[in-house]
This record gives sequence, structure tokens and C-alpha cells, in this order.
Amino acid sequence: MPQHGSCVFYGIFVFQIIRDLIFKALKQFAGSQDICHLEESVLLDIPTDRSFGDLYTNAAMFFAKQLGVAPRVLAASISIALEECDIILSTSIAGPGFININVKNEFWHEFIDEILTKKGGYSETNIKHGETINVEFVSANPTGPLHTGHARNAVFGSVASNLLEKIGYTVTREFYINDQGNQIKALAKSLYLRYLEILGSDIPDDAFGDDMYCGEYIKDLAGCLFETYNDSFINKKESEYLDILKEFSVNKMMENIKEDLELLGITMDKYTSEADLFKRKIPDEVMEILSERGDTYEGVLPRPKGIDDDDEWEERPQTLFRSMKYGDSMDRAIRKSDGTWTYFAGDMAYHLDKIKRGYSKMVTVLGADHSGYVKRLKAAVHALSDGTADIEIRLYQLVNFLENGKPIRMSKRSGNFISLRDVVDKVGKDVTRYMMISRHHDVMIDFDFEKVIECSMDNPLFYIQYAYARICSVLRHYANSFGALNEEEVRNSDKGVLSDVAELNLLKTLSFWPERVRSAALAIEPHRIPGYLQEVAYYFHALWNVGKKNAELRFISPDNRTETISRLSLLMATKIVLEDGLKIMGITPMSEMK
RNA sequence: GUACCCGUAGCUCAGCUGGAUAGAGCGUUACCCUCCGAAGGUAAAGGUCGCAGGUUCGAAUCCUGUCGGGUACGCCA
Repeated sequence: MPQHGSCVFYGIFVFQIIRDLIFKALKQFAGSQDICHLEESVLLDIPTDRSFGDLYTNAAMFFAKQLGVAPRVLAASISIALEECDIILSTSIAGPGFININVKNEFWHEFIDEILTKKGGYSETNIKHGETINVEFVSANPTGPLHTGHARNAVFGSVASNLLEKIGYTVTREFYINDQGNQIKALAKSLYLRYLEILGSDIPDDAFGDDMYCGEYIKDLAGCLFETYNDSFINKKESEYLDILKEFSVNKMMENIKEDLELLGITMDKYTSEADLFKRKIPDEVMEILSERGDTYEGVLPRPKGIDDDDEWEERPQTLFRSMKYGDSMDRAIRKSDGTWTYFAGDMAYHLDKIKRGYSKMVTVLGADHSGYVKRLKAAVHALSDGTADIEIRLYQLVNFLENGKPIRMSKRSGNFISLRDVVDKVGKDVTRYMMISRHHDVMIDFDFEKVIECSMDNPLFYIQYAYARICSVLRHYANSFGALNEEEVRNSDKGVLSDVAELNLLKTLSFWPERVRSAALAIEPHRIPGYLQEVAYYFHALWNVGKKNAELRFISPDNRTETISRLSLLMATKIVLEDGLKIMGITPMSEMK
């Protein structure tokens, strides 16, 4: 990344030149004040109304108060500095102090070289310098196959991870396995009943308790169990088979989960087992650390709101964590009143484990139903790391599945839910992934099985893929007319012909790709990527249609190879950005629409 | 009762750390294929950004209050 002076942030060379000029001008007024650290707050962007100019900056208004200089005075000074630069055509000051900048077309042409040279690396800004970060996602209980909710979690986590890598993090994609506790016991018991069924016993439906699992997959699991162990558990006491069945079912379920993730193209770097944390006595370490900080005490939890009846509520002393000290709304139990660990103790142990493995930055992706969990988790990480580690928690809303415009009802208990596998089988990996990250994580998604596979603007992924396919089509046409394309020649071609507004609009959009990736990564908001790619596709399709009216703007001029090569440079740059964006989303580009 | 999230065009949603006249798609209306893929494109119509205050050069964005909707809340996992 080119670095000019001390105010360095944005990766792109020519943008940085402008930023440097702005700050150089500002420094005349700054005296001893350090203003460089505020560079990120200064906008250098394309104005909403493109007739104002190619670019604008709010620098003068932003610094006016701090420097005690009228914004228009600052603006004038910045303008003068900018106009000394030979790639800038003109500047103008508007409104309260906006500076609009017009640049030569060569300014934008620079980006083509940049993109064609760096390819996928174009969007990489190494602002985190290899720092490690842990992204925990999915972490589904190994009690059944993944369902639609997990799909959103999985895709969000994987795209977020890809984005974080783009800004220079070394990312660990991690899955936390809740492989102990009552739910696993219930799973094993459910499995046993189905197993007996296979061996000929008659099991009535009411043999399954409310907390047990009776989906079809338990029958399959029982089949596997029988294949492996035959009838060796029949007429045995629970204590003799339960542990074996627990391990068996967790292992099988995890295999199943891994296969499901594979369907979405997701591979985890690490799986951490809750049971293993307990074996390693990490919860005891948690206790030690917290006690030393004075963050634990024996006490009673306050009576919950809405329960007045003494029969329903009994105060019992137990070990508590002072999470209120760190912003939680109440202190949280570490041990139950019988002295055993709570689930939260295990979770704290897990996060202590991550801290001990060296992560000072962590991201966790959870369903919105975990909103009450956020503060205590942050509190735990803060206390356990002595404030040195930070955890970001992203909650995602539910996905509403629709068939014929009507919601499909789901009930997990009966096993009547749409599995991730069903969705991928029905619409494919790419559509599933696209739909799952096309909206802000705080917004519910309506997933309509019919609409998402339509080939129209109702289906934005199609629109993007279509742009990509058209580019590939043009490149095929080129090869037919002129033979194989020489990339070197394309890169070195004269970009002067690229001067139409439609061409420049597309190119301007491409110029902001690294910045869009950077800001999406920093905000951990993957949905900005599909939004941006739609914008690219939009300007591409517009340019395509311009060529229909004006033959001179077609990409391929059969009798002018030189100009054709120049035009193809823009197309290839567009192709690279689309490919890169789709890769971040984990979607396979289609060189041809079927 | 408390906490978190949502409320933007008829519908589904963008709107990034506050920036200029709030943007797309669908739907509606009128156009564009002798032409690299029309599965596209162009244009029109459509909004007191839930409501009321506040902060300031400037608010859909930040703060306070309020209304409507969703979710969570015990020693479960």
C-alpha cells in the first residue's frame, strides 16, 4: 500500500494524493494541533448528485470549529492546494463549505491498472497487519440437523470472516460444541427409545418427554447405532449405555452438521468441545480469576418480575458473578445452588479458553433470541481478560420462509422444521447464501422459495450473475474475432477512449470497492457487499445498453482492435471486482446463464 | 416491569463514522431489439423518513420522551 506522509489510511493511490493535499492545506491552520488522527472522519466521496462534480469533501466544515477558522476560508485554502495538482481539473466551493472536485479522466483510468494488476488483492487493505481474530458462528447444539436459522448464522459468519481477512486480520472460524448437559442426555435417551423400536419394542409417542427429540433423524441415528452395536444395549441399565450413546449421538450429529455446512461451502478452522473444557477444569480457572478480582460472591438472585408467589420462587444462596459491575442488568449465577456449574460458567470457560489462546478480538454470531445474553458475555470477557480483550456480538433476526407467499409454520419439537439441507437442495448454495446476507442482520428476511429462483429483477443475485455472464460473453466474442486475449496488452493499453459518462460511472463505482470492503469489514456488515455489487451490475447493464444505441460505445469494434482492447480493460476490471465480491460472499460466478 | 431490535414510496428494502434536492427493485404509466445475451435499458408518477422535542452550519442518521410491532428476561441449554 502506498504511504504518503503521516496521514495514511485509504489504500488507493490517487485518492490518497487528494487526501494528502487536503491535510497539507489544513495543517497551515492547525499549528501544534494533531489533526491526522481524524482523517477517517473526513469524507472524500462521490456526491449524491453527480453534477456537482466527480468528488466532494466535507473537510473544511469538519475542521472549521476545531481550527477556529470559517469553513469557507478553509475551503478556499484547500481548493487552492488541490488545484495545484495536475490531475485535478477544477474545484468549487458550495453551500456551507463543501468542496467539489473535478478530475481528469486519467484519474479514473489509474484504477484500471490498479485492478488489473492486483486482481483480488485490489480490495485488500492491510490495516490490521495480520492481527488474529476469532469468529465464532453456527455453534448449533449437536442435537439435530441444521435448520434455516443456522443457515443465516453460518452465512453471516463466513462472509464476515472473509471480509475481516480482507482488512488484514488472521481469522479463525470457530464452532463451539455444547456436547454435554441435559439436552445431550435427552438426545441419548431419545436415541435409546428409537433403538429399542428397531429391536422390536413398541414405543408409544408419549414415551417421549417434552424435552426429548423425536424427529425422523433420530430414527436414522438409531439405525446407525444398531448397525454398529447390534443388540448389545438391550435390557441394560441406563448407567451402562447412556455415556456411550451420548458420545455416539454427538459424534454422528457433528458429522451431520459438518456435512450441512459443507453444502454451503463452509469449513470451520476449529471446533471446541464444552465437555473438553470441563475435563480441563477451565471453569475452575474462571472462578480463580474472578475471585481474585473480587468479582464473585455467595448471594441470592433477585426475585424475577412477575413472580410474587412464594411457592414458585425460593431464594437460595449460590455463587454469583458480579456482571453488573461491567454493565449487565443483574449479576449472573456461576454455580447452581447444588454446587454444579451453570451453562454460563461453561460459556465463560470457553471465552477464557479463547483469551488464553491469544485472541484479544472476538466476534460471535447469535440469533436475536440471545439478546439477553450479550451483556453478560461482554462482562465475562472484560473481567476474564482484565479489559484487554474485546468481543463483538452480532445478533441476526429470523428468516421467514414463504411458499406461495404464505409463511411455512415450523415446530422444532415435532421435528417439523425446514432443514438447511432442504433449502440448499431446493434453491442451491449460491441463492441460499445470497438471500441470507442480502439484508442487514437486524432485519427479518422473507425467503420466498418461488421468488428467489426467478430470473428477473425480483432476484438480485440473478442481476449480478447476468452482468458477469455478459462480460464473459463479450470476452468469448473477442476471442472468436481476434484470438486469445493478452492480459499484458490489455493492462498497457491506452485508456483514453474511456471517456463516456456511462463508462466513467462504472469505473467510478469500481474505484470505491476497497473502501466499501473496508467499511463493511470494520462494521461487520456483510450485506453491504451484495448492495455494492448490484450497483456495479447496474452501471454495467446501463453501459451495455448505451452500446446498443451508440455503436461506437460497443465493447468490440471488429475493425479497431486497439480500441477494443482499451474497452476490454474496463470490462476485465469489472469482472475482477464482481468475482472478488462474489468470492467474499462464497458464491460461484456464472460465466454463462443456463 | 426491564433490556435489545425494527418503524423510510402502494409492497420489499438500501441509505456506511451526521453532509447538498432521501435512493433501488417490484407494481403502475409511456418508450427502446436490422445491433456484443431485451432474463436488459430509458423516462414519468409515488415520501411531513412513526410522532414530539433537543443538540448544530447541517439530522432518516446522534440525545430525550412517546406511540406501534418483534424478541428476550429466573439455578434451562
